[in-house]
Amino acid sequence: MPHKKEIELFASHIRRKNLKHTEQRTQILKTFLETERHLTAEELYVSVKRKYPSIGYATVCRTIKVLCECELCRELKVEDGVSRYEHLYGHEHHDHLICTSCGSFTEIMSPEIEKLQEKLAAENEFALTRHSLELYGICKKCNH
Amino acid sequence: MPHKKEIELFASHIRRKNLKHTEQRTQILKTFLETERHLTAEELYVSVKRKYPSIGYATVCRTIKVLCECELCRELKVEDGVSRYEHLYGHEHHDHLICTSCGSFTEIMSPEIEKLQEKLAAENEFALTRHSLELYGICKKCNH
DNA sequence: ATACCTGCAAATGTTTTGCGACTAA
DNA sequence: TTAGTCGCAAAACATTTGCAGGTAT
Repeated sequence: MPHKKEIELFASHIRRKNLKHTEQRTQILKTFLETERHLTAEELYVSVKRKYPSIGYATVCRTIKVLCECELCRELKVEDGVSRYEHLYGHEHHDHLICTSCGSFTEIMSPEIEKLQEKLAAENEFALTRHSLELYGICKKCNH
Repeated sequence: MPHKKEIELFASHIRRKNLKHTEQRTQILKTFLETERHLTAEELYVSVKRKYPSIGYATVCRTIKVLCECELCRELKVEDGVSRYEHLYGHEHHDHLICTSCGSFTEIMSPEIEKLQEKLAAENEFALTRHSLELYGICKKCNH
């Protein structure tokens, strides 16, 4: 059974928060886990709707919130103003290369940059809680 | 005369693009140049309206676009989804510390981080055009 | 039984656009 | 004269919310 841990995490969050285990939530979680990362709420909605046509967009948005609360999902805000959602559980922190031609997201990570960010924050006596780093440009594929 | 260069830059952009030199644009430019940085369109609108009550919000938004085109202004997209605008002319590239308590923006710059970003992009054969780095947390003042 | 949940439509909040009147060049 | 501009109201767009009916526990 794929995503066993994630499904258990979701179930225990549901229990802990006195929420209800509904077919809609199950379908949204399943589709989210099965799908490539960095999708928009709209994309997830369309995807779920294929298997569960009665689903409403609002339910998808509300369930994404629950997924974020239990740390299965992370919201990314990028420059087009549309939120994207990616898997968080079991994934190391990372930033992104975002191709402005094909819209692809590539995960990147630099421990040196992380350290330098902390140094900058410390120099400004700033209590860092999180950061957002995106590099925009043209990806390898689009550059042929 | 303050902001002489900026006003000339704006005027020459106006000429080059066959736009017109209107009182509204003059007022918006003036207020933008005189005001602390990182304001929203709404804040700039309110500010201009004080001296020029007939101004419309749409005109402010349209003029901000022109300011960005002639590189007097840079648009920042941050996590609250509201665009902020800052002075660009004569300002070195920088990133921001953003206080989630008081909303203040502090400019930061690290040549090492810039270099590492270029290195990351190169490693991924990614043609970097720009980036966005914001550090969120609590600023010195708010942390008393 | 009773919280909680759902889908829908309406509201929200920001930014953009269509339009008829107006104005700079 | 005429292309470009203005202010207004409406549209756009993603996301959120109110609500009445439905469902899990």
